[in-house]
Amino acid sequence: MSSATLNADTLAQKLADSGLRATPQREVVYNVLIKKRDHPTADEVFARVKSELPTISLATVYNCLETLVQCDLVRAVNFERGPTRYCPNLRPHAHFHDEQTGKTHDIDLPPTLLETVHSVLPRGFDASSVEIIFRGKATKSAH
Amino acid sequence: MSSATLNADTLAQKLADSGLRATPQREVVYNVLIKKRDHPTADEVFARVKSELPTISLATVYNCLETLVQCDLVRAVNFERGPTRYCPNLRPHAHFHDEQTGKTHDIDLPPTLLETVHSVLPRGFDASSVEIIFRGKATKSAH
DNA sequence: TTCATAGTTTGGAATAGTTCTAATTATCAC
DNA sequence: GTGATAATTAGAACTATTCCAAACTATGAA
Repeated sequence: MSSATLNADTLAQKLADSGLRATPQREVVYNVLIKKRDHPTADEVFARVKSELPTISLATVYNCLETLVQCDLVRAVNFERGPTRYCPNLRPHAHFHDEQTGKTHDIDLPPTLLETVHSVLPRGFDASSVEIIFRGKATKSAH
Repeated sequence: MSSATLNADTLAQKLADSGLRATPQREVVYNVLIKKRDHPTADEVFARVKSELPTISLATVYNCLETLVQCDLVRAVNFERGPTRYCPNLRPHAHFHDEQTGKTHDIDLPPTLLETVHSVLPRGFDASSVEIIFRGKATKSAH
């Protein structure tokens, strides 16, 4: 089973779990995110999807992205004024925002870190998720 | 020396350090942030400032906020689509975003936590700052 | 004090990103 | 296939922010 098929199955499955349909638009949007994991904006996704579905509309791209976020297949990321970016990495990870290039890198997190971070919450705060964002510069060695 | 005077001096000083002037607009905008630390949007700041400076313009509020951020007197916070929020808390802290009420709480961080978090960065990533955002619900006990 | 200069404020226009709306099209269950 | 429901589409509308040019203000030099 190819990786594309696997993705499609995962997608169809997860959508079905939420009572939603696996449409060509949703599949192509999802595949675009999987294929190049550079945290694209909706506009960038739109541009990439168009080569496969030339008649898709920007509104549909927004709809699809929103749907994928709802199904927990994709994370929406906002760390500054400016467009929302989309990330198909579901493992626990932080984001490193390179201030020179504007690029965003995923930083995998050791399993204990999120626990450690959660443990600083005082009584009365019940967090369902935590997000960690670094800002700085990445040297060439950090690809 | 009153706290307001102290703030004004701090402000004037920090602005001067950057070669900028301490104008009434900047002072009022800053005092509004200090007075009610509920992470207001630019529009909310605008509304609050108007009662003291009725002729101030929204553009000036944006300018002042930007200036205060540049001088490290205020932090701009973005954790979701929607307007930037402003926070005059300069101590190291995380933000807890209550999904029920929409309110944002500051969570003070133990001194070691930021180090611990930084330590997960692989070689080649040099972070100048890190931001931590929790999402969840806060019970009434968490004021 | 007066002037020149640079810094600041202002209102409105312009822009960017996103959401909304109403009409059309596709899909699923029967 | 038919009807009900879901999804897509184009464009209008909207929100947040930035840009712009003009007016205003503070500051330092003469």
